[in-house]
Amino acid sequence: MKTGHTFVKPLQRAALARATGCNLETIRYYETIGVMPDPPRDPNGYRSYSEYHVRRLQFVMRARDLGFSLEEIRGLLTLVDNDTRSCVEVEEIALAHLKDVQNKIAHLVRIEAALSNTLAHCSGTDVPECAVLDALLD
Amino acid sequence: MKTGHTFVKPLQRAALARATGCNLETIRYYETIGVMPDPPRDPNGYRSYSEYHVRRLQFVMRARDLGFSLEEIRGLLTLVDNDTRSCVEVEEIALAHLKDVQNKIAHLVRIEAALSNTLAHCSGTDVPECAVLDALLD
DNA sequence: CCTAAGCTCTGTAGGTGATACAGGCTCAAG
DNA sequence: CTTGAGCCTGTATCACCTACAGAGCTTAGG
Repeated sequence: MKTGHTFVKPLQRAALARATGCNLETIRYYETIGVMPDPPRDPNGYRSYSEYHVRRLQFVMRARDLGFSLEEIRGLLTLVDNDTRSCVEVEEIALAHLKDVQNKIAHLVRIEAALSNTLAHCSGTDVPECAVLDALLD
Repeated sequence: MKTGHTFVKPLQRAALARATGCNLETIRYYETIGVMPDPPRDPNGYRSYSEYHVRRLQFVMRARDLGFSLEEIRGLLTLVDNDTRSCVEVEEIALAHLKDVQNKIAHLVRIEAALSNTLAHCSGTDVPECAVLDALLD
């Protein structure tokens, strides 16, 4: 064997969707808004995706899943692309998100307590709904 | 002084927006979709909001922030509103929401772990190696 | 009293982040 | 050659807002 180099056959759109779990149409959407690059086309006009596109789409999806907006993802991608990946910038964005997520968790835990409290008191008394409201209102 | 009862002067739409941080137009939107009640009107047709509307809008906004859909919020609100509810109904709704909330918590905890874990490996320097990006890129 | 600013009202258009569908082309299998 | 799956494009639809246009009310100043 010459190298460890493996040829990965190019993927069409549905194959990329299957490979990443992304919705078929969303791939085209990400292309039109510039989050995914315009892929090369086969002579017939079909999109031809490589391993690069799989990784990039996974990046986008993972970041979306973590709650980053497409605008933030565009920012992260330029940091990835230009190798000016100063950790500081990324850390700023990610840290802000972490705090946001932690706040959300704290609130949800209070709501959880209020809801299970509601269920515990569900014997016909007319008070418990206030707990839910209070939890949501702080 | 007769009571501890404080008169709170009614608010117009912009005042409610300021009081809650909600967008002016969003208030009207919530009204049209039935998440906020149709407020009483002054003789001139202007909407007149009370403390009740402030609290209700804060409830809605907090719930939205925590990831509840407007549909779910409608459900939460009936839970909060309905004093003439049968215990069975409340139990059903509350239990459904409890599960929903617990799922949301679990999801956010996973996100939190991923974010703080990657941030822990972030050197915070200008080094072009960034743990956060590596994590997103796998 | 008149006017101008600054609210309010309504209807409707635009934006984000997808997702779906229609009508047509391409391609590989039978 | 036909059939069906897969691709193409454009456009519609969805949830959830957000903004604007054009009109009426209301308050302060001259």
